[in-house]
Amino acid sequence: MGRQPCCDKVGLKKGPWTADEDKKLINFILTNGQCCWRSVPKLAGLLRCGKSCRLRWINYLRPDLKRGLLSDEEENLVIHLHAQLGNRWSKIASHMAGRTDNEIKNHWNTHIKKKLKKMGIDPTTHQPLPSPAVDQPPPESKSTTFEQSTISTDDSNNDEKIIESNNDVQLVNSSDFCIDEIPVIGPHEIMLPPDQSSPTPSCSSSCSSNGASWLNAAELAALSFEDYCSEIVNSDIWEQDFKDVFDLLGDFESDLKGEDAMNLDSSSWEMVIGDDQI
DNA sequence: AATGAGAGCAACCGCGCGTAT
DNA sequence: TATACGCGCGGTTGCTCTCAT
Repeated sequence: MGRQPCCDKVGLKKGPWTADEDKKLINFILTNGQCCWRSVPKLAGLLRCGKSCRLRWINYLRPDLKRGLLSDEEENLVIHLHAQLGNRWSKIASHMAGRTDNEIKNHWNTHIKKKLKKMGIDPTTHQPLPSPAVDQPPPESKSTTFEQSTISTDDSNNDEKIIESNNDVQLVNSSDFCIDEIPVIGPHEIMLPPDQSSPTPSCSSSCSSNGASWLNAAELAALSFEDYCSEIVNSDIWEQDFKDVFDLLGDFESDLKGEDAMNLDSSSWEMVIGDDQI
C-alpha cells in the first residue's frame, strides 16, 4: 500500500512565496500558534501544502531567525558539529541560535565545503586530503589510543551517545543507527602530512596532560576560518576530548536561554517584515 | 550590450520515525 | 500488532543573480 500524499496537490500553488502569502501565514501563526501544519493552509486561506507552510515559516518567517552570512565563529562551530554529527543538519542547527537546518546545509554545500577543500581538508571525513605528491603512511600507522571520551547530543536522554575508546568508535543505544552514516573520526584516523613537524602524540591518558596546544573555546571561536583550518590540519586537536567544543556549545545554549524560543516582540517582526507590519 | 557559465539559495520531494487508533 | 497519519529531515531541483567572455 503506497503512502498517501501529504495533501491534495490539485490546485495548490508552488514556487516562490508572495508577500501576501507570507502575511497570511504570519497572521495565522501569530493568532493561533504552530499547530497541525496540515490544516494551516486551509485555515489561513492559503493555496499551499502544509509542508510548504511549515518550511516557509521555519526557514524564512520565524522572527527569531538571524539573517545574513554565518560568522567565522558560526562556521567553526558548524565544522566541529559536522565532524561529530555528519549531515544531520537539524541537530547542528539546534546548537546555533537563529539558524535553520536548511540555511546551514546550503552554507555548508556552497561555502564551507569549498573552503575546506581549498585548505586540504576532506569535508566528508574532516581528514586532511591525501596529497598525490606526498607518500603518506596508512592511517593505521598513526594509530593511537586515547582516554574515553563521551559525547552526547543535547537530546541525549533518548538518543545516541558516541563513545570512543581504545581505537574503537561505537554508537551506544542508537536505535539501529548505522555508524557508516556519520563520519565520526578519532585521532588515530587523522593523517598528517609527513612534513608536519609535530608528531602524533601518544595520547591516551596522557592526552590531557601532554601539553597539547589546542586552543580553548574562546580562542577557537575567535579564529579566522583559514587559521581554524590550519589548526585542524596542524594541531593535535583530536587528542583532546571535545570538552572545549562543547563548552562552546554551552555558551551558545546559555545565550538562547535568555530569550524565548519564539520571540514575538514587535521589534523582531519589524526586522522580518519591515513596512508590512501586521 | 548580449549571452553563457557558475554560484547561491529558496523551495520541493520522498522517506523515515513517532504516535494515535 | 498492524495500519494510517502527520511531522521533520536530508537530498535535490530549479530559479535568480553575478561575472566573465
